Amino acid sequence: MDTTGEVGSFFKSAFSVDNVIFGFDGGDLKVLLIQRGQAPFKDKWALPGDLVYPNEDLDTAAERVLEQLTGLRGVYLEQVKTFGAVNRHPLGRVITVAYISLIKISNYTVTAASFAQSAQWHTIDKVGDLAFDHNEILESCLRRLKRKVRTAPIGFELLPPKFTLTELQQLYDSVLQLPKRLDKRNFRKKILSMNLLVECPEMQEGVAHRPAKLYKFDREKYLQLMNEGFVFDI
Amino acid sequence: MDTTGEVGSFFKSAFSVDNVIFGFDGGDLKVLLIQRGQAPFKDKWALPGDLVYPNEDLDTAAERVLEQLTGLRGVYLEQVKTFGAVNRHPLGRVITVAYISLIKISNYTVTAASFAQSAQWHTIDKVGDLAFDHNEILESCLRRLKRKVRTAPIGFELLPPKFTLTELQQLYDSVLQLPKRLDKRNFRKKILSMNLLVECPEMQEGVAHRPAKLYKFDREKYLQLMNEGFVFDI
DNA sequence: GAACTTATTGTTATTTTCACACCAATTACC
DNA sequence: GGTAATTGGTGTGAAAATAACAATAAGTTC
Repeated sequence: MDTTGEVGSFFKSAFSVDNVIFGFDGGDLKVLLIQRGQAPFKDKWALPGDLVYPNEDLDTAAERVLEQLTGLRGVYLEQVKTFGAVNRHPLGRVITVAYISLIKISNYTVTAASFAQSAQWHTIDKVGDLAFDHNEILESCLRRLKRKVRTAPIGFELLPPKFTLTELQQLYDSVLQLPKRLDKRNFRKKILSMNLLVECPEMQEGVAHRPAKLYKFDREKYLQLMNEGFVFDI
Repeated sequence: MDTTGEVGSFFKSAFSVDNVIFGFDGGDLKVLLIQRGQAPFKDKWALPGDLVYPNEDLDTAAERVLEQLTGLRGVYLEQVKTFGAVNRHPLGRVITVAYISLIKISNYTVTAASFAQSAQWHTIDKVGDLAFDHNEILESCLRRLKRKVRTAPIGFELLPPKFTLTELQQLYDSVLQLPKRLDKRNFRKKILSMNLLVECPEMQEGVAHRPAKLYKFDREKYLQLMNEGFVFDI
């Protein structure tokens, strides 16, 4: 959220959106943060966000924030929770609607946005003190992600279109952070038995060991199964 | 939501809370609606709600709306989703934060609030056309309730402190509205095996058939089990 | 070709889920 | 006071899902 100046002088009350943008680099779950250039909380890391324009829907505002920062459109976006403590913003009454977005980290390039030079991926469990109530917002969104990734096929949003089963499992392991990692054989059996993955003809390349099969997520198939009452569950 | 007059004259943008108050009368899941006295949507049924005061937290506003209407305090309240379509309110830009509350219907008395004479319980699947986007809000909250009632022990909030297993099952049946009712024997086995219910010494009274045992929900026990990693699931 | 690294695959025991029917206790009515 | 009516309460077996577990295969590097 970056509301310096406007708040207090223009709105009696205002609403903003804040965007928890998740990415996965093959090892860790990451969140995209920006470093604030002005007071309040100058130099602190914060969630990207903005005031909602007078003629803008909430979802549209969240899409805009995401696109301005990453250049990406049409990505997964989900409203999570609204934060409205009276004093959460030092310059006035601003309630903020928190969104999760899930992007393929390789699609993101630092050069996409005007303020992108101050944006940076942070490993999820190494995020320090954030501006405003953004630590609380991040917590909420992470909890939501942990639940949702098990009950809807949204993990694929964080992976490239073609991925190996090991990559998929690593994704689940780093999102869920369970005391024990998932069992490799059981995980493969379960995910393949859903018939939501299609095998690609080509194989993984550029690795110094046996290359793995590549798979794609079959969204058509998922929608079809949904209609028949299928419930995704890992 | 009842914002006539203030909107447009006072706020450039405003936020409100709307409260989906659920109750259960032994047969059907119900929602408490009020009939609007003024334009817009005069005479239409609507969710109870109000603008959030400048120095009021969102949760506090939801509690206030609930208390003004029902006289009840300290009941279950959960934020669900925020609705912010540009034209959702005909008199100005108002985004609204939707809450669920669960109350014991027998605790509610029509006389509790000033505008209570226009409030009435409606069976959930006989709710007609509501004011604003309140049908959409109700849908969202009902979906949330259906999910949450299976994964957290919140069903008890809708029942009197002492209840029979049949009453509990009827509650689940009417909330979930599954194609088939739950199996009596399996339901009882499952709920009792959680060890969250304690048997009361007295029995059901005033029924023209074999009286059932009464049970209470043991909240202490639940919190203790939670800490040990127990997950409520029906 | 030997060492190294990751990919791939199946079995068994345990637990959970699901389907299913009869006797018990009380009231209402004759 | 007996009989009908109503709901309360209980157990078992089959099927499915879960969980625990290790050896071989296919590449790369040196």
